[in-house]
Amino acid sequence: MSSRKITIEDIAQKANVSISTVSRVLRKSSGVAIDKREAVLQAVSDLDYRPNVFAQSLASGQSMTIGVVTQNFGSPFYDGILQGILLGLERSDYSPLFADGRWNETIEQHALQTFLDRRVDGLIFVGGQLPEADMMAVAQKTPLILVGRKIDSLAENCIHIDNFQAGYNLTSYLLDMGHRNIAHITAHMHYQNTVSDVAQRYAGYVQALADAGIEFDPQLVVQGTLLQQSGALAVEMLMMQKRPFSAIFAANDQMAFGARLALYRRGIRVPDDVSLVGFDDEMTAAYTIPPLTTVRQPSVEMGQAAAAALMNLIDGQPVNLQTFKSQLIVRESVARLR
Amino acid sequence: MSSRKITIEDIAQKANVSISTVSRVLRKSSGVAIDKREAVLQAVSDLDYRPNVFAQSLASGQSMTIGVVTQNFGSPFYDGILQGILLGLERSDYSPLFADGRWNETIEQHALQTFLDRRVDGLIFVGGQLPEADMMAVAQKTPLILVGRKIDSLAENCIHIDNFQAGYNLTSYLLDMGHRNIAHITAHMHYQNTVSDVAQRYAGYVQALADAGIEFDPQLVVQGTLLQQSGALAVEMLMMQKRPFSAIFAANDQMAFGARLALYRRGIRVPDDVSLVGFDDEMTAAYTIPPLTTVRQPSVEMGQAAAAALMNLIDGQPVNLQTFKSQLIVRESVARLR
DNA sequence: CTGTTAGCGCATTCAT
DNA sequence: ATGAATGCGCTAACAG
Repeated sequence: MSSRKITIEDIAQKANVSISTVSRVLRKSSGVAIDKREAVLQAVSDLDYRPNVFAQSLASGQSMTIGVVTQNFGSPFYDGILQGILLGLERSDYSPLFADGRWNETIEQHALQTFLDRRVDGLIFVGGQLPEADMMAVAQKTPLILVGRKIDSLAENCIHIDNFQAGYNLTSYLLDMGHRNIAHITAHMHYQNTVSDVAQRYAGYVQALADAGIEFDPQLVVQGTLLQQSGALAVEMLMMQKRPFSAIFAANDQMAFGARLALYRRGIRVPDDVSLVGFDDEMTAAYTIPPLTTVRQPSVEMGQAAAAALMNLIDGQPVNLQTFKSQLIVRESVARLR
Repeated sequence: MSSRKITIEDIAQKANVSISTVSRVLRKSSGVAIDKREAVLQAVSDLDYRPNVFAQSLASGQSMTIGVVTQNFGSPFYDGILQGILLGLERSDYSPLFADGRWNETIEQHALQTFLDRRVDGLIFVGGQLPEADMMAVAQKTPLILVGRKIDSLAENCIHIDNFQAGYNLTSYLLDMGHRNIAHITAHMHYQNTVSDVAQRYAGYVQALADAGIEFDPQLVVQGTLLQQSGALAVEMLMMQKRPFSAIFAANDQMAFGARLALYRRGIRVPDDVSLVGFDDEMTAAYTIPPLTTVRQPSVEMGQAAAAALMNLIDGQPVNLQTFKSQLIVRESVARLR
């Protein structure tokens, strides 16, 4: 076997050119005589040359990496986004570094610092808790995109759907199906100054009721934690209050699944006795019993858009983020009320 | 604002030492006079110095990164592993690079090449399709750990559970519950030379039947694709054959969910008419109707172990991989047959 | 268009 | 124990 790593110099020698010429053709930069270019390329392939990224980075100041901070690996919606990011980056020369903030500000901060230390060329936050001020400071120094979180002062760097509209539409659908007493399972309404997604869904719910001339009843709104278990507890809470309802709008599928189980335990049939809708269209939503009516966020597409936008940002090009449209997925968990 | 990046030289100057001394205390290497050490540390914190990783890497040859090749972001089991890897790496100085092979050998190969080009200090494959020979070649050059895939010639680098045993136990449980006609939904049995996880579960199923003195009936075994939809199709196939059965063992939860839906559509009750078990204990398994009996693989722990093992490998220490034990999770989807 | 040269910031011998 | 010197491999002015 050969031993010494082959460098740009070996290529230069073999191709009878200077190292800068080699560097030029490799960097696809300005004009190089076609014959020399080919000689270089030939040598590169002959010697199976691999540029040393360390040296490249040191000399250029670019790491060709981007940092991705996620919050909960394993959540379908966020995973979809990650998938999209990976996809969007695949054809580029950037590689993603990952960290999981686990919805813990300290951990998230640490992850951010790590990425900054590694001189990532850009950052994508998928969700997140860091204070608005911190994010702005970061954005000042490093290209930054936020997915699944909206910060007003960074609006141009945020990718999201219109959660208010989605909540409104979902509630309207239930109203159309004849439901008048619609319970809502929501979750913590805000991190820091940021209004959370679920808060906006809640607002849409409230508005839809108002527009339908239905009086809002706070007894029908209970707060969970986005986890399945909390959906079950929420149902228990609703039952305890003895305030009748014919439909439940859970702010995410997970809680809807939990709610479904609690109803099942009490012998309440879905959708015969109570209709149920969720939010996110997780993979399993189509395979629960009964299949769940929900809202799909185009998470993969959003992730891809995030990657694309970030690369534009890095290149100093305009970003122009579209708002993504959510889609109502009608399945069998809702019955028409006569 | 200040402008120029501060370097090790600034520290040296401020602390009245040479750059090599600074480097020494930062690298925690051999003896440095305690007072000088403190002066350096002081200067570092005063100036908020951040080492330039590019220069470090170029000089040391280490990237302090590890490459993680996954296959399907969004699958609960694999995500658990990724979570574990992230966790295990969190306290180290290594940062993970991610790529998604999407069960496509070409893409996987490309991801591998990218990581190699980036001079990762180690690699973790979560699943994977690459030929055994390729993997061995890689292992020769770069520390390598495989999770969720077993390659005989690389046995010492593989982390997995005993899928045969798990399949055996699960089947035995059904037998104990009085079932004699147990259908099995499996999936493609092997990539390349490697026997897949599901194949081993299948082997466990076969053996358990044999040990119970029950004749194996190939009609009761159908092959899916690990996706939910295929579980539903598998049930259709079973029904078509009119070969009666009282229980279904699906090789993973996803297919079990699909099967569940198909049964529901036909008005077949679970577990009253047919018992159902899955494999993986996905998050939602506990919240389906009825909650699903399944097998839990300690995915997070396996991921952590992978990270730990890899770091040992990198340090040239012995790896000593334990085999992880799976756990039977009994829930309500199985009825006792009288 | 092309070659020469000077760093990029740090780790690491090698002396002292 | 510590400082000086060398080089890691490449990019980017700078000349020609």
